[in-house]
Amino acid sequence: MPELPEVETVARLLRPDLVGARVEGARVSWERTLGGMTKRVFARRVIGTRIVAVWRRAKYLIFDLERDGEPAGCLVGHLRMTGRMYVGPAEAGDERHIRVRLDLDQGRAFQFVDVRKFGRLVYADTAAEAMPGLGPEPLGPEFTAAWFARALRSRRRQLKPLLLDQGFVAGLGNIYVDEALFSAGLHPLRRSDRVPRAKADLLHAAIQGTLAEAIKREGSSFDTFYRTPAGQPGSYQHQFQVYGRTDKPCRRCERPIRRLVVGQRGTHICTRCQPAPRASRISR
DNA sequence: AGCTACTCCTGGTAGC
DNA sequence: TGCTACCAGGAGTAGC
Repeated sequence: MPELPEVETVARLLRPDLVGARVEGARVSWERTLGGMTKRVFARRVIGTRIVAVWRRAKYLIFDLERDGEPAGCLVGHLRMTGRMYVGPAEAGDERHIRVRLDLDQGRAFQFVDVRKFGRLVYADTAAEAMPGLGPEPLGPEFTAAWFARALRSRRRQLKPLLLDQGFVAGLGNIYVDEALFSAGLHPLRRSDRVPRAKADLLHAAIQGTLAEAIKREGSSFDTFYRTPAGQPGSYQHQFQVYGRTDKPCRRCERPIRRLVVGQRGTHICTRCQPAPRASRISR
């Protein structure tokens, strides 16, 4: 499922194709993708605009629009689990599950494909109004080790649900949280205010290191869903230490990786490298 | 404040 | 083979 590294990859690869493109048509085959706007209104808002910027915030993709050289709102997209975006020739399109299609100039089309229909492509006047309150970017300047240590202490939550909370830190998802927690040797059920400073620093570095490396490898593809806009799979899945490795030996200590459920999410840990907190010996 | 459960969706798969 | 039941999960929401 696309998380920050995958969305960053999509933004980077879409940018050269989309910036400067003129929107000449809009076809919506699953209206809920628009987040409440009717397809008629959506089409009226976007047709005749030009895309002037493509950027990412957390797991959102934002396309800034202009009409006659004046700002004209933006499109805010979220891939959720199975969304894909790419630009291709207008006539090439027997792809299933196309939810929104924008006809562009020069005979090209932007397609938003999404098997499970959870993804969104929303028109908004400003990006902020289409995104909820988000925490800092984990690769941005606000996300310092000192800030992170303080933020962990100020909450009393289990680490995994806290790191998945986009209002705390924006952009992490199930995969990279599991990987970062393993890398720092922290159990997902550890309470955030009980993490010692040295461990908080390790986790901070693990989050940044994991994300940066995953961006270099254009994200992770382990099923048929995530592909870059160029149609290629990412390659970070080969670096996974714990995610999806249930029963396989820990790469550090050989003990089989265990799968547990934390906050309704599949969670992968090494019970030796990530010792359970004293209060809750959930996993033996 | 922080937790759990439920909802939205479909394709793949386990079980019979 | 063909059927059903169940599972994955990001994020929003409701209820405790």
